[in-house]
Formats: sequence, structure tokens, C-alpha cells
Amino acid sequence: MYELFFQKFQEKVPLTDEEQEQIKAYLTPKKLRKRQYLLQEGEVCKAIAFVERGALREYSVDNGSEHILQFAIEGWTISDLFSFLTGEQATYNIDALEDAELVLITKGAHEELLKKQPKYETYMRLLITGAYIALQRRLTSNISLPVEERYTSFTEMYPDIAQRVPQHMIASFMGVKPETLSRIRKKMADRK
Amino acid sequence: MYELFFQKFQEKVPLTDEEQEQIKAYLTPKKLRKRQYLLQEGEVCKAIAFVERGALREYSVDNGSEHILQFAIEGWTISDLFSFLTGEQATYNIDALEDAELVLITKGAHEELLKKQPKYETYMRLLITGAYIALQRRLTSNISLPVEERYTSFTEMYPDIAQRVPQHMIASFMGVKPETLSRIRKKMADRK
DNA sequence: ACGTTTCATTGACAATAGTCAAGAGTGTTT
DNA sequence: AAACACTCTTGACTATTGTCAATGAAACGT
Repeated sequence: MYELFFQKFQEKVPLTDEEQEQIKAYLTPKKLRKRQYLLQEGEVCKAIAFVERGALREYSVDNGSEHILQFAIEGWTISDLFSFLTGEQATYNIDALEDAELVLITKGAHEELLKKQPKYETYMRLLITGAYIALQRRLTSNISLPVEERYTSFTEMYPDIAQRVPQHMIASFMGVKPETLSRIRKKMADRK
Repeated sequence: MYELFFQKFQEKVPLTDEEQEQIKAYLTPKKLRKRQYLLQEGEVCKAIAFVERGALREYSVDNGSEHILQFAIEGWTISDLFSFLTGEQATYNIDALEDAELVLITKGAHEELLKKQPKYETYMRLLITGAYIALQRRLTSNISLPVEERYTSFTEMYPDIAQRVPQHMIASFMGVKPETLSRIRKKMADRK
């Protein structure tokens, strides 16, 4: 249990067996069925979730239309960090696209681990730094590139997600309508 | 010297006088004239820069057109983090929009401080976490909202930047052409 | 104070993306 | 097997944004 979680952890920060056991004591397993919510807008986000198996999405809703901020498959971490850290209401929803097994770090666990295990703080710092750099790149491509090129680089960067997730969600992730993405794919196919 | 740097630091992590002196020893002051580069695409980013005075921008260039990823005025931190951390070539440019005074944390200083001063690591973690949350919000508004609403929330969120920076750079930051922003502003003005 | 560059605005037109509606194909449930 | 929900595609039309070019105003450097 928690194999993938500790594999990813140790890629960033190596741990002794004792340290691993110590951290393990703070983790909570959770299973989620397809379509089940992990978090709904308006609630307070009570945990950071690491995905051991399955696929989730994080999205906001605006006039009834959904905008996907993030996907998370095996090995990824997902949360509404702002709500988690401040205790304010969440502005995002998180739900399961496939049946999923998660490792939760609750708020209490997070605070204790920060106090007691310096390597946890280092891991968190590196995790967020990586997420920040990835997000900068995504934003850069969003303001710089035409939709077609954004789609191409998405499928190249995340071929696994592109296959597992419905197209209209990829459109939503990219910030365009499903019809638009469909037409772009057609144009790309016609050129070949 | 470094007043604002330590003010911002202590807002996140309080320091004793000795700790402050210890950290101060690792910092490097730097002045930049308007239009001068702090970093050019292709170089390796050698420092994280904190702005004591003045204004900078970070941007990428794509077919001759510039796309602004970030502004940084007094109290903000700016860097090509990916290049800084990995030693790879920078993909962004950073230059001064106004004469500026900076506090630099060089790569060597960063590594030493991480080893010797746990509060520095905590500060970095909190700094990047805040930047990450802000970036998530910006991306959400980019994929969710029409240009006009993005412009309004930009001017409300950063009225100081909106005043100090040329309009075409705000357009670039938002991912639209200067003509488009100009027309949107006209439409907003006409409605009143 | 001068000439030069940078900026913002506007117009005419082209390209791109959104909207609304219909239909076909899948897979699931009962 | 029939009914249903979900997904993707396509067409016709609208709205938004980009492109190119010109102009006037402001800011800048010397």
C-alpha cells in the first residue's frame, strides 16, 4: 500500500525505512467511484490527494459551463491548495473520471509532518515547485500558441491522458469549445 | 538595505536578528537600468531576483512577438525557476521596465541557505505556494472568462501595475493584441 | 527644444472561435 | 431488444479577435 506514493516521494527525497513508516502513519487511504466527488465548490478542502490508481479532474463552473484546471492520473497529486491551506471555501470541484484509489494527507497530518519531518517539507517544496513550473509553461502556451499547436503539444506531453479522457474535457482543459476541438482535429486529419 | 526583502520574508517566516544577519550575508544587491536585461533566453538563470524598487517583466518571444508571463514590482520575486534549478537554458527573458534595485539570491547562496537555514526553506516553500495559487487563478480566468472581464479583474487586482505599465504589455500579459485591448477599453468607456 | 521612437487609437477586412441545432455512433441499463 | 445517456461530428450563422495600415499624441534622448 502506498507504493506509488513513496516511489514518487523518494524520487525527490530519499527516506530511510523508519522515516517511511513514520510518514505512513499520517496517511489515509480512500477509494472513489467514477463520478464521485472528492471536493465540491463551497466546501473546505480537507486533504491533499495523491492518485495511486484511476483518474480525477479539478474544475470550476461558470454559468453552467465547466473549465478543467487539472487532470490527475496515477502518480499525480491534486487538491484545492488555497482552500486547504487557508480553510476558506473551495472554488474548484474535484471528481473521479474513473474508479480511483487515493492517498490522502489531511490538514492535521500536513501540519504535523511539517513540524516533525523536515524531509516532508522538502518534498512539498519540490512538489509545488514542479507544479509551478509546469503551470507557467501551460500558461505561456495558452497566451502564445494557436489552439492547434496547444492541442498537439498536449497530446505529445500527456498521451496517456489524451487517450483516457473524453475529448470535450480536453477542449475544456484547453479553454475552447468541444466543437472547435473537433474541427481542429478534422483539419489536422485532412492534411495527412 | 534589503528592508523590503526582509519585511516580506518576515510576513511569512519571523526571524531573529542573528538569523537575519546570517541570511543577509548571502544576498547580492544589483541595480538595473530601464531596458536592461536581467536574463536573456538561452543563458542560464543565475539568480532569483527580489524587487526592492522599480519594475521588471518576464516574457517569451515567439515568431518575433512577445508574450509576458509575469510583471514584478516592489516586493515581488522574479526568476526563470526552471533554468535556475536545473542549469538548463532559459526560455524566458527578464528585463527592466523602470530603473530597478534588486536583491539577488544566487544559485550558490540558495543551496547554502537551504542547507543551513531551515527558515529559508520554509520561506521558499510558502513563496512558491503563493505564486502557484495565483497562477492557477490566472489560468482559470484565462480559460473561463471573456477578455473584458479578464481586463477588469486585472486592473482591480493590480491597479498599480495597470498604471505603471504600457497598455500593449497588459494586452500581451492577457494574451490578446494591443488593438483588441484598445477596442475593449473603448467599448467599456462608451457604456458609461 | 528638436527630432525620434514608442504608444494608443481607428478603419477595413480576414481569420478564428462560439452558438445553436441536428444526427450518428457507443455503450450501459433495464 | 429497446430506451437512454453520452460523445463526437457537422452545418449554418454570429461574434470575437487578428492583421495591416495610417494617424496623432506623448515620452525620450541628446
